[in-house]
Amino acid sequence: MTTIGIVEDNDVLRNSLEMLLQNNGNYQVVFSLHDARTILEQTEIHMPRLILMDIDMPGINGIEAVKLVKKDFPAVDIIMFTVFEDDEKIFRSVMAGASGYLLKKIAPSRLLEALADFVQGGAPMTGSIATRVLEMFRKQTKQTTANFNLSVKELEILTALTEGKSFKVIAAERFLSAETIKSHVKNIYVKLHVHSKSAAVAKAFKEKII
Amino acid sequence: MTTIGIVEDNDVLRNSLEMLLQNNGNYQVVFSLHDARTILEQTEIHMPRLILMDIDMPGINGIEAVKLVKKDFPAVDIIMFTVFEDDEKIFRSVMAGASGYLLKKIAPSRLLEALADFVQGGAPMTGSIATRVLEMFRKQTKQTTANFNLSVKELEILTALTEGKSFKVIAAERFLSAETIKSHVKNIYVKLHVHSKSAAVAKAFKEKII
DNA sequence: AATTAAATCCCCCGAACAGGGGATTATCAC
DNA sequence: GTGATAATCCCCTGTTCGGGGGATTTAATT
Repeated sequence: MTTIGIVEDNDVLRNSLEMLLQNNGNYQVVFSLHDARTILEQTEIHMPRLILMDIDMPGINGIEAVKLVKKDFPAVDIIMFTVFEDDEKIFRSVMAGASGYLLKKIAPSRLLEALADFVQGGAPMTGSIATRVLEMFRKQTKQTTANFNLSVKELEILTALTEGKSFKVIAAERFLSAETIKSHVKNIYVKLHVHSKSAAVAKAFKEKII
Repeated sequence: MTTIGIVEDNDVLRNSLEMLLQNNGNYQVVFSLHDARTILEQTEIHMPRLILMDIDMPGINGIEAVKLVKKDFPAVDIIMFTVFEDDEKIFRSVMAGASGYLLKKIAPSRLLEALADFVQGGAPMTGSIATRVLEMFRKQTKQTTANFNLSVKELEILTALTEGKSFKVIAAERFLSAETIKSHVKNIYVKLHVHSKSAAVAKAFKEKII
């Protein structure tokens, strides 16, 4: 028996969900809320295995509710159940700590399948959501293509610059003259097309060179 | 009819896959390769809708093969089909451009389901893979908690610094005296516990303030 | 009414940096 | 063996920065 909580402001949908889950026999609905105001109390009392959470609700919205619950009860898993399939909502839900993301247009049988899958240790999400997550992941983690032909030594020095060190300090660390570091830095500037330490550091981060 | 290519070095498995897909009636296997050496030629000739790609293969490995195909034929979708479920392999596959990631331990019927789901526009992945992707996504995108109590103006100026601008330029841009900018920057240094432009810029990026 | 904080500006001084010019040595490619 | 490149160092000059003092105005908080 998997204990489950529901938070959904649409009464008709909430009751349907409750019936669907209860009748399935594998779930016990331990709370069923119209809004998220009492979510912390209810979670503390019933400690459900998972919570089905709507996003658009009066009062506290679903994403805020996820943050609240995850902060106090990180073991409770939350699955978003919503009509929104825009990247922004998905992104913020995942960041808030949601373990899954299902669209309301899902067929009841598929919903039960997805939940069963989740209890087995997987993240439930429709294919279209998974695609979006993959794409966001890809974008967020874009690697640099150009390395600006920096030599090994230049890269080391650039890294030292990103640690906020002065030429003098960098020179002392590797037993070189400050003038040597200065020469290297000049070359770095040419290669990166910048004209100052801070600009070089900024470019190093923006282009993910370091 | 969905055209599909298979790249898998295990002959028994490859033949089984071929039979499974052909017998289903919805797929036409247009090529079935033991390794990825001729993948570009085969893809060019047959232009399959999707490719099922093993990772561990003699010669070119599956992830490299994904990069090759995606570079020349970005429209062809590739689904990894592998025994590996470590984060590293998943991560590199997604980055290479794979549209899905299925584990070989999947049941044949589920495989057909996942592929059907994919053709409908979704990413096929088992729940456990989806969980991993979500977690990696969360980690990669960790936000900063502390904002170091920077005021709005200070944040603006810090952002300008990350563009490599000098005090003079920043001042000119907003019709202020360079001394004003200097004062603000002094305060920024105190709040960030740094003592130079480049260190401030570095901290701004590292702490994801900007 | 008094206090605080933010934003604006000013001066001084020494240190650090930017850009320009060099020089030498060593290694590697052609 | 000539040329190119990387790495090491030097000098000079002017600019920018960093840290230390200030000051005034405005808005908000108490």
